[in-house]
Amino acid sequence: MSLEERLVTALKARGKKVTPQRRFIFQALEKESHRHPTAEEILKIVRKTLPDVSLTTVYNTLHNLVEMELLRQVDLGEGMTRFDTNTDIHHHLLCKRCGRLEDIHRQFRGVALPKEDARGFVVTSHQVIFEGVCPDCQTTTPTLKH
Amino acid sequence: MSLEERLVTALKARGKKVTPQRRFIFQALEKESHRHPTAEEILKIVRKTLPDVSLTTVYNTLHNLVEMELLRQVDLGEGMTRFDTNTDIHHHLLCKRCGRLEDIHRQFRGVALPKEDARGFVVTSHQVIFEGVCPDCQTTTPTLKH
DNA sequence: TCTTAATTTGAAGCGATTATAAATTAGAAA
DNA sequence: TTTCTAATTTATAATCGCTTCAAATTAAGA
Repeated sequence: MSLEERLVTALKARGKKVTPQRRFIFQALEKESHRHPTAEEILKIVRKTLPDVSLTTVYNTLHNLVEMELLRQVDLGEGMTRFDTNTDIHHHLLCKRCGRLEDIHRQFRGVALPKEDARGFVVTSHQVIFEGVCPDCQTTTPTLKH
Repeated sequence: MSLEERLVTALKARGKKVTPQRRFIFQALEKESHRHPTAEEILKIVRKTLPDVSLTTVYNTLHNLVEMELLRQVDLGEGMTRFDTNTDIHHHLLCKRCGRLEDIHRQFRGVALPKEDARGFVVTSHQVIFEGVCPDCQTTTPTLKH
């Protein structure tokens, strides 16, 4: 089942409407997912096709998609939220100079919280964030973006 | 050397002034560090002693301390930055219901990025974030705070 | 004490996101 | 098909965490 079909299925299953806005937002997400776009970036792309979409609709749709588990939210303390259609478990590699973000599709053995460290928490997931400097930023003067 | 002394030393070493604001902000951080307070929380505490401190000063001081490596910034995508006087390498355990945050003082062997996954990045650090539900929130109805 | 650069302060500003309320529309029912 | 209505979209305003700015204050060396 294609992602687009999964969208329609998920929407109908919840009695939600299949609107052009939702279709195009989802398409943009799919196409740009590897770059982990922000809401603003998605808005810009969708407006090429639907010039009047509002930012509010983009946010609403993004939240819907997260709720329906077709989209994953990626928060790395950059000041904005990024989105990723890849909802499989994976980790991240962040360039602390330019913000470039890469997926790491690899399981790390040994990353489990021993009971004596868990303080009674029920641990449901974990995420590893690697930080460093990407190839581009290694060759340029450190002009920090954040 | 106590933390307070380390503060004074670090300030003097850089020709910075030892102001009451800086002292009290640092004291508040020390006392509250285990809870990983936010700037607003620190403001509230310091105002009990210095009713006229400004939020700007709190932010300034917080940034100074991070720069001087007496404080660590913790960004977990909650929408605000938290602070931690424990600057040793450690990981985190976050309650996704109430935001309670615990330090994990444990090294996870096997968390290293193989060259073929690094895409040419120079990796300088990594952080593991465990997510789950804390003991308190396990017994109460899921009323999400964020 | 005097001097001055560092610091503090309140106010204004900013970027990301959310709330609100009126207008529009998808899609079920007639 | 047309009608109806709840869901959706939109523009606008508001909020939140944080930063910038310029004027007033102050730590600390001479």
